[in-house]
Amino acid sequence: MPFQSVAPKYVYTPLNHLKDGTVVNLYGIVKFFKPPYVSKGTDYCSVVTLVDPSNVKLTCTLFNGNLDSLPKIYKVGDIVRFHRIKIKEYNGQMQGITGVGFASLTFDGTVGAPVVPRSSSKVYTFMDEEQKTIEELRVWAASNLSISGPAAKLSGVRPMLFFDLTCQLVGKAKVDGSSFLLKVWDGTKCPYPTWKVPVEARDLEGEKVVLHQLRNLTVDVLVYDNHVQLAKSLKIGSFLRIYSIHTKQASAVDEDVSHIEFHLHGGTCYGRGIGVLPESNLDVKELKKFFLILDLESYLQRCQQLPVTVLTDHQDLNNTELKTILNSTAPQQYRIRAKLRTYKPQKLYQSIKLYCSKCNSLQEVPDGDDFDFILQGSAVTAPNPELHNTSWYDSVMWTTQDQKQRKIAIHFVKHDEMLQQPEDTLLMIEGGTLKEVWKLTKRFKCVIPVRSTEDDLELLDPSAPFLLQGNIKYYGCKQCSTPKPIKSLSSIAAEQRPSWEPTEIAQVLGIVPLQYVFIMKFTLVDATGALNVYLFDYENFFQIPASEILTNNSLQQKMQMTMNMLCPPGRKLDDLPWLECFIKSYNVRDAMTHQVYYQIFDTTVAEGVV
DNA sequence: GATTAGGCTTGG
Repeated sequence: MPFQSVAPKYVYTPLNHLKDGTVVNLYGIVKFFKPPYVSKGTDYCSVVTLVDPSNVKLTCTLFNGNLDSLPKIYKVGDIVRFHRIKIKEYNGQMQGITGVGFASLTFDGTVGAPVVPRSSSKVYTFMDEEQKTIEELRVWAASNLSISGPAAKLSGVRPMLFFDLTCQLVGKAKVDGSSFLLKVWDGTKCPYPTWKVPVEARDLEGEKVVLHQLRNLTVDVLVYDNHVQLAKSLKIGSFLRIYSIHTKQASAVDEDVSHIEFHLHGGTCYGRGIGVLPESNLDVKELKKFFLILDLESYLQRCQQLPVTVLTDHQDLNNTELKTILNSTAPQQYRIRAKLRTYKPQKLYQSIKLYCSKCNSLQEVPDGDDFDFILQGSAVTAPNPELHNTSWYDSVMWTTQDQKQRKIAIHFVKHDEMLQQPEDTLLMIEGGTLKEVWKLTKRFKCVIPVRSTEDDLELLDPSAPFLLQGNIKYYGCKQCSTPKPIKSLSSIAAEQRPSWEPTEIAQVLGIVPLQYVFIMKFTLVDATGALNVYLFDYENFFQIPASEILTNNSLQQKMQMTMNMLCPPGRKLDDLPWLECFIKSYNVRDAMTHQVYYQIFDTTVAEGVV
């Protein structure tokens, strides 16, 4: 009889036909996976959830003492072929588990990509028929599944997210028993200041020259617990995908260095883990291509040269050296390119002031105690019942139960003779405490603290806010305001759709409102000299409204981070970034003195470097 | 030869 080589004919079971206690062959598209990690037993473990055109899911728990014998899955959407997988019922659901003779092939799930199997065994069958199956599954997945993994480049990271990072390992170091440091890069620059984990120089593994050269492009990833063992075994220079990295924003505002931290927390939730990518991987090829064309010297220089602030206008102007500006008469306007050597105030919340655009005066933002004191003082005057329930507001009054027997009145302003929804309502309060006023601002659109006179309600002391909206207290200028009777408000209440804009409320009440501004002094330097320049900004420069910064922690952190980008702490002048600014000079004269001042205009913080 | 894990984020 002539020798015949017959490839075994495999039968593949759709995921909706799986039965407890069987051993089957199957195809599936990866919907979720945990890259192989060291289990608590003797093997590596990988958990893989598949789906197929029957729309049934199957979670498989795969074990093997040999890393290479587990499926080489790199991303959600990959397609796998499993041979001889055991099906068991667990918690009322079918579950796949490795058994004797388990073998797998993995394919890229992209429609049109070459169909190249990644095998977990040396010998396998793969023919035209299988090729066709893969292509059909790709097409089905493309139109029936939404697979967009959380990938990101370092240039695109934001604080507080989880994402998968494809990168190259540049350095590694032990930190302590439960954590390990990986220094990685992906060729792009993280726009935020990043955390540098302190380690002993002798513990840091990696090419010294490369580590130094890439010092501003690498980020420190701290991996914990179960990931430490695998991290230790990684080879410098290898390409990695770190799954579900967490970008954490350093929380302490008063810390002088706020930054982004990269953590790979312990455990394997959400597929947290580290995978080594082979050189043949498409994403790796992409990265290597990018690294190759990257002329590192000039690239690093360019990163250094790109300004961290940019002009919003006057692009056509040429730069002027600081020395020239210092030797010129005012007023004039200039475009400059300089470095921020230092700035004041260093405590950023101190940069917030109140500004009157009518009399040009500046003042400190009063603190809560001042307001509390004024409220206490006004609570002495009892609400006048004759002023309650008018044509344009409804009133309620009660007396507190404590021994103070304080009388509180709230007047709800009506619209069209009707009360509005709380979130649209303006109310006036008499006799409330600071805490009570704050509580009301949470529920109602506007709160105006008032007190009774004989014939109308009136605003409190001019140093108290005339209006509270959301988190913001609005103040009026003492010099410029001439308060009008409260009943002037009824004209807004009668409008078709009262918007309760603070400026409009101020106007009818005869108040000239103060505006929240950032005032800072920048000391800018270039090769020719140094110049003190004022920043006076409502929100254009930082892209943060000055009015919100005092009551918003995360905005304060954002501002601190921005300042750290413009003027990174602890750097030499050479390593400071460039700022591109538009400034104008102006004269300030009085009887005795004449001085030239400089102010930043039409300049904003750049979106991100690179 | 059994065990491992059996998806579902944030502490350091």
